[in-house]
Amino acid sequence: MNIEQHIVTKTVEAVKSLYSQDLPEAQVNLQDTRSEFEGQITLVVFPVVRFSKKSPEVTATELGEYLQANVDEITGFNVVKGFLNLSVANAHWVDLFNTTILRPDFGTIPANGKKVMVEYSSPNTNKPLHLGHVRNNLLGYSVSELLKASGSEVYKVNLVNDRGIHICKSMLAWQKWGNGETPESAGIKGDHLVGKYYVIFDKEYKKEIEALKQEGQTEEEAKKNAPLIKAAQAMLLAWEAGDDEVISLWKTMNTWVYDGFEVTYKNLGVDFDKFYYESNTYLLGKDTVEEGLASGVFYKKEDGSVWIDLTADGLDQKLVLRADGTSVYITQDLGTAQMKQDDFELDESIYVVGNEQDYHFKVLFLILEKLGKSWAKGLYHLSYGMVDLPSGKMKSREGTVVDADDLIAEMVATAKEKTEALGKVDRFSEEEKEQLYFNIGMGALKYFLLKVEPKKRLLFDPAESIDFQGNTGPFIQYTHARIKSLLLKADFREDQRVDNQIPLSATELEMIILLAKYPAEIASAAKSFSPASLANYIYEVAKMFNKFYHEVPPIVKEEDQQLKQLRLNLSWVTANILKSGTRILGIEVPERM
RNA sequence: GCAUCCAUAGCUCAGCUGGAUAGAGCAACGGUUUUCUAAACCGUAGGUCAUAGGUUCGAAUCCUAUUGGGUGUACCA
Repeated sequence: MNIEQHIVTKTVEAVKSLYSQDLPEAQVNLQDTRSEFEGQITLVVFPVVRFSKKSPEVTATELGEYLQANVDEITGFNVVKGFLNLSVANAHWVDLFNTTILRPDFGTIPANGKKVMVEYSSPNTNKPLHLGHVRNNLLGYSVSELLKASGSEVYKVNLVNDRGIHICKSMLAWQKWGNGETPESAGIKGDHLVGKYYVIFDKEYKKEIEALKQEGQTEEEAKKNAPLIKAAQAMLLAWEAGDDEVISLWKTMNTWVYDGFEVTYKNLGVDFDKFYYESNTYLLGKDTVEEGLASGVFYKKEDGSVWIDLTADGLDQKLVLRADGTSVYITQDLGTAQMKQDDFELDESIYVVGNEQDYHFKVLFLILEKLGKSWAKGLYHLSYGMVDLPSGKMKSREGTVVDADDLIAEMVATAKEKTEALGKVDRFSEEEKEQLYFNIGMGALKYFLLKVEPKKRLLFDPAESIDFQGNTGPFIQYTHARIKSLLLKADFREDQRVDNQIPLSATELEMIILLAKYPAEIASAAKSFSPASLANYIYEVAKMFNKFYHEVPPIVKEEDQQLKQLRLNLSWVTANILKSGTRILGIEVPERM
């Protein structure tokens, strides 16, 4: 039993013994003692006052005396207002360190038997990935890793939006103005090449709209009547009809895009267990609609369209099937949700999708619940905020989009520049250097994007490069490398335990308490789907180590073997936590830098 | 209009189910290297937690209203 739980139990006992009252455990409020006071664990006594019917100070003192007398580990206490600060014996902390934290499996959480799907990335195939997608990908990947670390079995899936009017636009523009250009002939990454034609389409389309407006049409009419958009719509129909030529072009261009995405995904370090393609799922969901009609959850209007009335739940009426019998977005998602469930028998299913779709998912989940799907309660929309530029939103048409590939290249280049300026890589081979620059650049980028709570908007200033100092990825990477170097120099052996009577400095004690929290941090970060909270914890650990490192005399030269071993053990655990913690964030920590 | 999310230091962000004097980083200023990697460490300065009420022994945190901003409200996806 850990010390906190023990104190809770004994506090309840104390209230019974001192005041003959039954104190619910939930009323026992423990927190870390603030560093300016003596002690490590603080009991907030205000909730107990109702039971003791005495002043906070008196209650705290009486509880303190009881706990000191009845809990072996507690060696003393002090009372500040309504706060009872408890001092726990050093020996207890050293024991905790030796028996729990130093175990090789520290930080691993046993399997919980839950099967969880995380759907993320889900790109359109008409243009390359940008910064918004980068946030999505990093978030989806690290949430998956987080859930794995907390004991779940995780399936990462990517639902690719490979069909529809958007890809037809690129195809059409390529047909008209492409002159047979290919990624090879143009020397352009496939996704960028297809994106180029998407932009051309848009430009030419706008010209046509202008021309029609000159002829007296309204903006709305012009948008509908422009020959290009009509041609794109015709192409979509041809695609749905299975027209050989269109399908062949579609396959070719999608292949270009996938080749391009593969490179970006590889650089981002993300992966998937399964791909779903909308070209395979877009007809899905009609069975579900039938099901809903049969059970009376849906109703049919005179024109044949199918609806659900959600006004009783504070939402709107929602169309689930068009009058002509074709699917809309939500029809498809109903079907896809069912398919995922049939494929994997999931306990939970996470959708990593931006917050502009909050309403859509609210509706989707509610409908599935109303259809009586038992698994609907396991669905969760991990909604994240947009990435803003100082000028506001990213807009592809205004050319203010931060391209993912460009950004990655810039981050690596900056990492190279900064590293070379520090002059620490003389003994690295060229290959090692490239690897290091890549890891540092991506570490800076990933940490920058992941340290912010998912649901918050995130500001990115392209003019100001991402920091490499302070609360950053490279700071954590540097701390890790530094520890590795220290362990190497000190001939560290990991199987040595020190005597629990060893004296601890304030920082060493604080470190043990912080390190001990790692498993709980993973669990709570996983529970709230928040890599950000884990990132902040890892930063605290790195910061704490640096403080410790500066305070103690050179460990390598320490003559007291017990003290030396203790400090090396602390360093070793810190490095392990930094490594496995950043691993969950998708960040690589180098052995030296 | 309705729905929903957000508002904390000059800037970017933390702040757990309400708990002590609201914390970091960057930027600014000052200091630390004959000592294990200075991408580090220590210090100074910087706040009416958007505003006004309310609940509470106690509110950045919960409730209400207001202000400002984002997003959504398609037989688009």
